[in-house]
Amino acid sequence: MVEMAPRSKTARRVPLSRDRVLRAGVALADEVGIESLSMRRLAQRLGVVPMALYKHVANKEELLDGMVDVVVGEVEPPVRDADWKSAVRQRILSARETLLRHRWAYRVIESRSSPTPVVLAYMDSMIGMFRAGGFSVDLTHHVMHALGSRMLGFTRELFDDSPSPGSAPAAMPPEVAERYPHIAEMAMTRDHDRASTVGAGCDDRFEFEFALDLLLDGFDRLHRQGWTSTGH
Amino acid sequence: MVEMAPRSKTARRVPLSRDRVLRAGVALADEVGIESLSMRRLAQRLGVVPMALYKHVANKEELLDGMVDVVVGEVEPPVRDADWKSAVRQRILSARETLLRHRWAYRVIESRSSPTPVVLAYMDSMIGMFRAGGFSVDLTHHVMHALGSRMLGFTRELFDDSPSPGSAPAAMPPEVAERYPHIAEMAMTRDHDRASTVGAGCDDRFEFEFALDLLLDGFDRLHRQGWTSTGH
DNA sequence: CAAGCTAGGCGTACGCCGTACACTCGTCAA
DNA sequence: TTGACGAGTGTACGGCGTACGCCTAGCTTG
Repeated sequence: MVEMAPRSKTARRVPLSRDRVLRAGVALADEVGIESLSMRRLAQRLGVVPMALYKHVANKEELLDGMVDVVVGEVEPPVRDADWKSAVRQRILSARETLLRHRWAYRVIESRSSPTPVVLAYMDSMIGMFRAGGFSVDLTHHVMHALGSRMLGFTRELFDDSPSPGSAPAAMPPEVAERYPHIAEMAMTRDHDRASTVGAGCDDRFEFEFALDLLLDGFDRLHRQGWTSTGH
Repeated sequence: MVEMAPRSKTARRVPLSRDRVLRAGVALADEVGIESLSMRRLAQRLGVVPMALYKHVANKEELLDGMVDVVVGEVEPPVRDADWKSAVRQRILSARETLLRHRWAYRVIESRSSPTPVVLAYMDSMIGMFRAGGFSVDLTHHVMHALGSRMLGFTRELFDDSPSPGSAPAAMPPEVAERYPHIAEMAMTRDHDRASTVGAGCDDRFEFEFALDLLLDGFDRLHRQGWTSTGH
């Protein structure tokens, strides 16, 4: 909002800069969602004409790349003096916190076809944590693949769970329950439990940690038994 | 191509139908990529004016939903008379094959905010496979979350690996290797091995199965020891 | 202080996109 | 014969990313 003041002729205007453009992009995406972020709208927010942005970013792609860098830069650095497992775990959960603050970010990260230097550095440091924990290069390689996007704190849940935004959980109509009996069973059981549980529906954080720990424990087991891809 | 023939006045034109529109959409996306699929282009391919499509799909969103349904419909049904683990494994690998034939599909699936009936049915049957294997409703629920998009045959690899399309693997320049030492180490090791390995770089299928089996084995272990979320 | 360079912001314009809305026209039932 | 109906058409609108050229404030340099 403060950006939009139609600056008077006397007041020196704050000059644009790549950094200011990127941060404004992040803020705007946080507010209105990534699908409503357009060069024109961002320019308007900065009190500037659309083409002015192109002096600071080459095009929209580069804007998005830069915005991802800003977000990834917010992830906490690895904790020191911890075993690999808790260090990795902690960092990934920090990444998750960050991505929860910028809910559009995972979509943008997914849509990029090659990583930016900031993301490369993040991955490099993540690899380093496994190597420092004694993992072989080979095992680390597969481990990184297995983590996939989870290493940045998100998983594709296939669909955002939110059944209907705003409305109550809304009991499943009988004809739907009939067509998808197993989903219905699961939904009913979840609703049952909810009386004795805090929060509604699924606990996203619990699910995330459930899968993460399953993987980390698996890595641990392979590592301890000296797994190699050649030695079956 | 055959669609574009400027049909003569005598030849009866093949009427459009929702199914024909969806299949043409899938074919066009296969050919030119999802980002180049526009209503106008699809209409042109079908030898029809853009607005004609709107008699068969409500809007572009619904077109994409329908295209996903066509693709998911190509996944093989579960094999019969197999233990849960190999049945699930086989089905997921079949889904993977399908998604490899339609490389744009996972992006579209990810971008949808709520599942179509076809996808719901797929998920329902997947849940059924775990239930038939003796999994509790509760464990199955977490298991489904842990699988996430992997249940449809894809994982977010963060970035498509292809280092530079077309060109040779291109040795990493020294200044890059210096900045990302762990990535460099991994890349070098991989290149070493390649002489004694079929295929180039990473074996995507191997990586996919590595992570999938790690999860399935984890599920198996939890199941056999009677895991419950309450009983820690 | 004058001359001229430069970089940042401006204005216009182009070709795409999705799609609202009103139309034509062939088919078929009554 | 007529009337309704539904598939395909034509036009138009507002939004998008961005190429290209211009303007001008402020700095460098003699």
